[in-house]
Amino acid sequence: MREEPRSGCAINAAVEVLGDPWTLIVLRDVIFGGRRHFRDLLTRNDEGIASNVLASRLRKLVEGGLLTRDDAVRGQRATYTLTEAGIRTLPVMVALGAWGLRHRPTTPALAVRARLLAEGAPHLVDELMDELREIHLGVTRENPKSPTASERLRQAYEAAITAGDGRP
Amino acid sequence: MREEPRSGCAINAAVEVLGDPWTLIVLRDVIFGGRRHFRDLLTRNDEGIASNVLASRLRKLVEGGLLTRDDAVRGQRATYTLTEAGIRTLPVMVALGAWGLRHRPTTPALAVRARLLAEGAPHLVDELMDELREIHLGVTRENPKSPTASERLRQAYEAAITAGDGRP
DNA sequence: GTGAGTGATTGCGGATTGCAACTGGTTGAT
DNA sequence: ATCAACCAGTTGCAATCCGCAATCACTCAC
Repeated sequence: MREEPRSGCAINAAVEVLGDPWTLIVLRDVIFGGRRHFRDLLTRNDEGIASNVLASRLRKLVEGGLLTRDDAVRGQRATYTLTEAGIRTLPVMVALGAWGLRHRPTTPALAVRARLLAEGAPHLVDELMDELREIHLGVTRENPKSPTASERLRQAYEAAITAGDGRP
Repeated sequence: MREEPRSGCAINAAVEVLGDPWTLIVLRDVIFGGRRHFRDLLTRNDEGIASNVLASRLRKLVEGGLLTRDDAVRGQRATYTLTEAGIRTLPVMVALGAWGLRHRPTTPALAVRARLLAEGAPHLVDELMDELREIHLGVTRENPKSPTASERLRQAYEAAITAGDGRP
């Protein structure tokens, strides 16, 4: 299944892995949504991904070294875990979110996180990557201060939906 | 041709426009390669894009408001121009390039620009966006100091290929 | 008018997608 | 022990998309 890259360009290399309409969506749900299981990714997905597409994308992400999958037997809960390469797609997500926020119609509630990450970058992004490393790779954070990055994102999200928007 | 977004998520909104294996490649050639014409984009493309795919992507990019196309008659050189939305995909390109550089095999010469942009961000990125605004939108830069961002990128590229690599 | 150059479109076979139904296994309550 | 519920996918099918080569319609220089 190993194919030659179309060219030696770094952007092309990234596009060959991430450049399709579903891969980034699956990755987003793992990174921001905390989904780690097939059924979770399938049923709690806003865009309504099909099961065969999800299976195909998870396989490619594992092959590409962005996720790992534990060898759970069929019928048991297999868990997908982010690798360092997977965690490092976070800046790409943030850049995409910032662009979508500015140039496309978005739901206010869902846009809060994107706005926070876009405005708080790169500090918040680094903290969130450290947090993902702790969750997925078992690497303890250097500075485990009380409000984690994701906790601050969650609080901002809740504040936004109760306030009706979140835009001052 | 206007379709409902799959969800109100900002990342999804961006993925629906940029998330396919060719759109970002075309945009990359316009932004970094200075290509403005169909034939240019077709024949000077490293990945070997097909003419029907190029035509389809240019149409979608114009529909999506990332490019404009002058009303040149058939048979004349039609020129594609970046809009503000198109120019603002640059941070996405940089993030993708940085990821590809770190986690995929790349040609050293082609990787120089990616490395420079990744390490020099966000200062260099802002300057390059201003330069694109000048070229495509006719907006004169505030501070037209002698070595432009693209010129510095070009110099670094040439220095790299003559030195054999570019990595110190 | 001929030929080179322009921006595309068309037709073809094969691959990929989205959708729905289904498979084979485990878990947990009765 | 049985049965329903849950889990991770697989299969079949029609529709779409892809890469490839050929072709079209048009302009300009000579």
